[in-house]
Amino acid sequence: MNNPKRYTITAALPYTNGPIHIGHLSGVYIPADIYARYLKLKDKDVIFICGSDEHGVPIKLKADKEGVTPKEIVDRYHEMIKSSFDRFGIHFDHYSRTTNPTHNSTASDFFKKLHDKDKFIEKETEQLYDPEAKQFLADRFVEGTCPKCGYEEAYGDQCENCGTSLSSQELINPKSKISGSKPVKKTTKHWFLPLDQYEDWLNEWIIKDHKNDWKPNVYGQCKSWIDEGLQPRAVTRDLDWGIQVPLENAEGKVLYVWFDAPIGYISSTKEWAEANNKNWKEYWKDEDTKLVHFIGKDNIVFHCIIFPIMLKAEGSFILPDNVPANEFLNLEGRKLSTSKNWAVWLHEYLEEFPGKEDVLRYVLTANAPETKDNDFTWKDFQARNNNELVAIVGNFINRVTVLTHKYFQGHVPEYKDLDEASIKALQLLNQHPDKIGDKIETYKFREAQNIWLSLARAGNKYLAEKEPWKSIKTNEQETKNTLYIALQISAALAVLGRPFLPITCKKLYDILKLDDGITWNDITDKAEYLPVGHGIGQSVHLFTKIDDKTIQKQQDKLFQNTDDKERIDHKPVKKAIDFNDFQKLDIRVGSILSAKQVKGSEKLLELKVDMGFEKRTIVSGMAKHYRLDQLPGKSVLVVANLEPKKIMGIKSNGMILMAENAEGLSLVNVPENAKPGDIVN
RNA sequence: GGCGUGGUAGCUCAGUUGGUUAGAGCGUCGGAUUCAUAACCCGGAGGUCACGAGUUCAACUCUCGUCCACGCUACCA
Repeated sequence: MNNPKRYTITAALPYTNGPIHIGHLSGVYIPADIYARYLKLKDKDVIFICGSDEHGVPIKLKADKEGVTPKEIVDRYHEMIKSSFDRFGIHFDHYSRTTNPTHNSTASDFFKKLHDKDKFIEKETEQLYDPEAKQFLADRFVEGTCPKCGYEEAYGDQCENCGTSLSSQELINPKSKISGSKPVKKTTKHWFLPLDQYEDWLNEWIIKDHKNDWKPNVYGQCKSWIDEGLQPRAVTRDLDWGIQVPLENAEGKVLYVWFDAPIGYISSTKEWAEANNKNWKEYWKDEDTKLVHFIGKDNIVFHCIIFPIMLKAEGSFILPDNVPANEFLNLEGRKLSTSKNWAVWLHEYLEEFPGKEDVLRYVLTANAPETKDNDFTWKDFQARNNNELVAIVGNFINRVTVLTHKYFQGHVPEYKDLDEASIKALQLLNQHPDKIGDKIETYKFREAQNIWLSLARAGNKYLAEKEPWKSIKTNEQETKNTLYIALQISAALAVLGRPFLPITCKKLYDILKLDDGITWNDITDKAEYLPVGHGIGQSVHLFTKIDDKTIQKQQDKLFQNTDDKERIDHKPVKKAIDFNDFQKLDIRVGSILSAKQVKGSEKLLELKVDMGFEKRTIVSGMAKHYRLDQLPGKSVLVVANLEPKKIMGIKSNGMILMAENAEGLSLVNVPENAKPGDIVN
């Protein structure tokens, strides 16, 4: 869309079950913030909207696990996320949350309107139901044995052990994670959005109309979905955490989190409009408004297919003009993982690198996963800080300010009869606003930032060619000309860098004593930003070097975190033994003849075991895991040469091998054809 | 398995509708310089453009196949 009257920019609502990490920042929030800041510097009418996404099953699960209410969970992370964005310089016009009343009514009304317009299909389906907790179970609330690999703690939607995706109905021995009881099948009614009815429209709107202006990864993914054929999708769930379905006979049903979340953009806008005396409808219903969603690639289907269908079905809303989704960021060669704690967390970075907010912004933009997955490494972070921010940008500014103070008492010198190199430098400078702006407007943020850096490079080169420290001895006017130009370049860097490095550029404005009102358009219109005679402030280093020790510390921390996590999962292997030690063991197959409880003991059973060559009495601590009647006839592995020992007054001759995990003990399986007395080695 | 995106110098990435010796930054090696946070500036080396076929006068660019990474999706004997 060319020359829109206003812009509505949204950034994916962070899901409030954890803090923000660098992946979120580089994929979504930094590009969105750059885009919004840029447009504001161009004096456009822009709102930048976000908020916390606080409903859905994972939050409910986490709350249950911690024994607190979902509200406590979302309050915790909402505050944390909001304040770290704030400190980091992601500047939303409004940051809301989906548990706010405005959102509740907005989402509820939206659903109702679609219902009234007959846009849904009502369908009854069979779902697993927990009779004890009296509620339907979302897939992730069900646990059981994976039919593929036999892993006993597979979730209803996916087995974490072998990775296959499942439906909760396929699980063997399903168990409710709420009450532990065995779920039963029960029918339940839900509302479906018939996505398939919009295929023709999507073909027109995306496949045809956005072939050239959407990013290949986004367009390709949409095409893939549409070509595969869309299915009606349930937009309600049986759950007690979310927005109530606003209909009769819908108790215990809420809007599916993916239905209510994008509506959060709208309700957040409403709150902003109310607080600022604006009309929210202009930002969502006026054809001259450009709507842009910044998201990660995991959200493409919702923002390009489902939400637009919702908006289309509702009828009065505009559609997104673009959805510049990014790919994923890796960390030191591995995928980011919250559960493995393989991440750089924003709130920790802010604590550990005070005053270096912009460094992270810069590096994440320079290395943003715009066209493919990318890798963040601490070494690269250090290199970009030291070689680009410190050496190119900071150094240039410092050179110019120091020279200006040294030769001209901190005032912008007057210029006369500029030579060719100086005129060229001015021309180059004047091209930069448009060059950078064009890249930002086409969502090429890394390139835009790089062009900005190249201006500082050009500045350094210009100084090297003009050598004002030499000319001052022979030709003062030449030195004046040179520093006049160099100062204009410095000012341009301050203005043009604002979308990328807002905190640093504020500092630079202060150093140059630039008027805060000087923005993007001023640079295009006139060549002079710092007039002759203008006094500048003292030089301050904009950036400082980051040493190897600091980087090493971060790398160590990362590996330390993962190690801790793995140590919980796996007990360390015991000290190595030699083969002779192993050979001393005599393990035999035995068969349990009878079992009885040891008097006065909860755990111990007294077993009679047929060893083939003799019958033995063995005391074993399996009473809590096996019933007495399960045991006779079972084959077991016995350490046959273990020194006999009296336990609770009974002489135990040997030990039965069992596997142990968090769930308890289980007998080691013995093949059916093994006979009592067989030797195991 | 199907679909999508990507696979270009040691590293991170550009490469416009197929057209002369494939580009940038970092790193590396050499030079120059001192205003500057040993920073800046100049120059050199470094690539069978994942692999294999094909179309073409000409292919990094188009077609087909293979391999790898990531994502989406489906699980049938």
